[in-house]
Amino acid sequence: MDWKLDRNRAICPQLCEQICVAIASGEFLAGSKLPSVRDIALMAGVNPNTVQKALEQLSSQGVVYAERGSGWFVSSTNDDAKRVKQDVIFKKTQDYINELKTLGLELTQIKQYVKEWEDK
Amino acid sequence: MDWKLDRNRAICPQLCEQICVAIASGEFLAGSKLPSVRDIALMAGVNPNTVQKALEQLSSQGVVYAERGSGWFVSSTNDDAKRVKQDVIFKKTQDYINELKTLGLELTQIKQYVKEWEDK
DNA sequence: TGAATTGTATTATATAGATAGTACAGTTGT
DNA sequence: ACAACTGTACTATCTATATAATACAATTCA
Repeated sequence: MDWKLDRNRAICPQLCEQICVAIASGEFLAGSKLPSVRDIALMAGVNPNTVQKALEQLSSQGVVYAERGSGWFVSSTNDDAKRVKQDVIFKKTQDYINELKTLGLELTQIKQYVKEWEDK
Repeated sequence: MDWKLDRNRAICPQLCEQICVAIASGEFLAGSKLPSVRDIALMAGVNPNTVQKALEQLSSQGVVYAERGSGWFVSSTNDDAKRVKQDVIFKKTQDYINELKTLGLELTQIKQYVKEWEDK
């Protein structure tokens, strides 16, 4: 698990996203134990409080659950992780398209722009 | 000029974008005078300080210029406004694609996802 | 001339987000 | 039992952003 954090965006949702993706892809197996809050914080180079908050949010979405004193665990299936990941993709796309529309672009133009996109 | 502000994003860059787009599209004519800082603030429902900051940023990009005591004016051509608008579209697209890549998607998948997008 | 309008500057306040440090309580493993 | 780990809670601090309220200086205009 490598942590790619964009310091220009809020850290907490990025942690949620990346943990979620790792679970959805099977990198963190269903039912298995996650690294401790402090270890994740060390690896990701962020504050333990931020990790704790991210896990609590994922917990409220059914992706993980906590056992006090023992650790954080992936839920018995990764269905919720997959759903949350799809929701994130949907919302990012919706936000992106809406922002470009606010700049006066039509959906058709946006689609064309993305279609012609090449990595730079 | 109608101001569409998303309260979940920083106000200042949104003001920059919308003023820039209005200039690029000719809604604000090259060389003409903009509404006063206070009027824009009233219309957009934001703080005059935020408008001032946005105009100063656009000024540093050559889009507008100030005459103390007189007002803010659109530059003699809207070339800079058009350029800045294109830069904004480019950056938003780049950010969007990079964020989805961080979630493990390939450029091909992203293009396909956008291609199939329908407004909801 | 003088009032009104302009840009500009300053100080204070509020909020969200992240960090730092500490403490405590439950679990694990020797 | 005890040490070392867990999650959890709390307070404090820092930063960025936006707001609020003034104040002042330059221009405009009747």
